[in-house]
Amino acid sequence: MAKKEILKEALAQGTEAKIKEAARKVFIQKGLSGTRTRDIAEEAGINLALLNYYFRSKENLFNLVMLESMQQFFMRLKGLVNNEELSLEEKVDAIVAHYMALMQVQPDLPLFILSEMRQDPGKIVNTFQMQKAMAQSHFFKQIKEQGPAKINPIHFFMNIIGLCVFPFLAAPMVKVIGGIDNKAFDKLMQERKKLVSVWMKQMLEK
Amino acid sequence: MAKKEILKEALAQGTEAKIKEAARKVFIQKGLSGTRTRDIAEEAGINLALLNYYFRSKENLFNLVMLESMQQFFMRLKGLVNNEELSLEEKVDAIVAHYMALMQVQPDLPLFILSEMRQDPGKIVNTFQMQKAMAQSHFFKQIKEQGPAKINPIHFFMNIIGLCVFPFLAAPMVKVIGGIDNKAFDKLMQERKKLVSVWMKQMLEK
DNA sequence: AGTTAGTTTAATCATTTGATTAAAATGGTT
DNA sequence: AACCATTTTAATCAAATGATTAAACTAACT
Repeated sequence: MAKKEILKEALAQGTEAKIKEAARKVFIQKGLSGTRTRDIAEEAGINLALLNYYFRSKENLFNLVMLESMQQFFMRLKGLVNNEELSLEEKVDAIVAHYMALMQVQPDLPLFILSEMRQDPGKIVNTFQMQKAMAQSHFFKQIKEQGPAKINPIHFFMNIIGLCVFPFLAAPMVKVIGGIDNKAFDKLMQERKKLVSVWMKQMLEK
Repeated sequence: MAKKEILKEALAQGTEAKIKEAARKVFIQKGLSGTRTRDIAEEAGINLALLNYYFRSKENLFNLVMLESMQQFFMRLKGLVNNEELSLEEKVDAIVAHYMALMQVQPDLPLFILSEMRQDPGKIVNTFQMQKAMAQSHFFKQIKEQGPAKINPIHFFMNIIGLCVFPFLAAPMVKVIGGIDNKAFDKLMQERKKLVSVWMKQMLEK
């Protein structure tokens, strides 16, 4: 019996994962209300009913995708801001490096998260106790201990995430306004990695 | 006959404007796919059919709202970046002041624009010939003429808009993570006005 | 080979939703 | 008051969409 269970799951995981992957792709691209379950089924190459067989409902599947997206976006941050081995400058570099790398792989993750968060504020972020993790973080302590600049840690935090993430939120706009194609945009983001670190450190000086 | 036309429009403008206002509110809050025409009708306090009587279709109405939103977001910028009376520092101050003030009135305008722009990239922004307006702007010239920093004008542009706008894009997240309420958030944004100007000027030095 | 648990499909349902239609209401003009 | 163009409404349509059902299929175990 146990064997049977295992085998069943081995088979199921194939399509189950395939559906979830398709769902992630479509949801992140079109959002909850813009996504039709048939889109996901087609993207996964399966029948519509299978989606409901594995995940019971569209909302259910969406919640899974959203949870994993939030984790992907915040998980690493939690570790970085509480790493007491790193100086403030090193943390800045690490956070910038992490988010710029993440954006290279998942450029439309932040717009997805921010869009859907507006519809259902609060409920989502709380899951990870981000409030405590950030407010009491080593990172925030270090910023407060900083020289005469005395920048509010919340401003500093918004700036570091914003400078990394905003260009990807606004990518279509930036490409049109800047008159550049995808390749030039990528190059721009490459050189930006170092720049954000520099700018953030300037905010601490003076 | 002419009188009749005027009176008819006077009457119509009342409800027509009422519908458009309701549409703006609902569309900006829920996006195109998240909005039902019945939501708009209810918000406007009118019958569903009236919406189609005045605007023919949901898409039509949406396009109007989107056009006006884009204008609201970009119109003023065009004048500011090409004002040859202003020094670079003064332009920075003016742009920051303008966008921070705009965000105070329309905090969820940028998320609306960026979300919907992803679904239909290019088509929208081109309308205003933003590419030419920006690339050949006095603003960009001034940045290029700047000292040894030689910051890419596109980076500088992304930064000034991003630093102003990102906190409002991420407002729900910021409130939760920062553990602050709406009032404290507003206060944070008040003090941010001056700070963004300072940070932007630091990017030009050195 | 037959049985059984688990998986997949085609067909269908019920609701939602954008849009239309025909009738009623409104208000100015004659 | 009767008439007319415009506006507004209630009722309805057709398509889209999330979900369910019953039947067909698959593969392990006997």
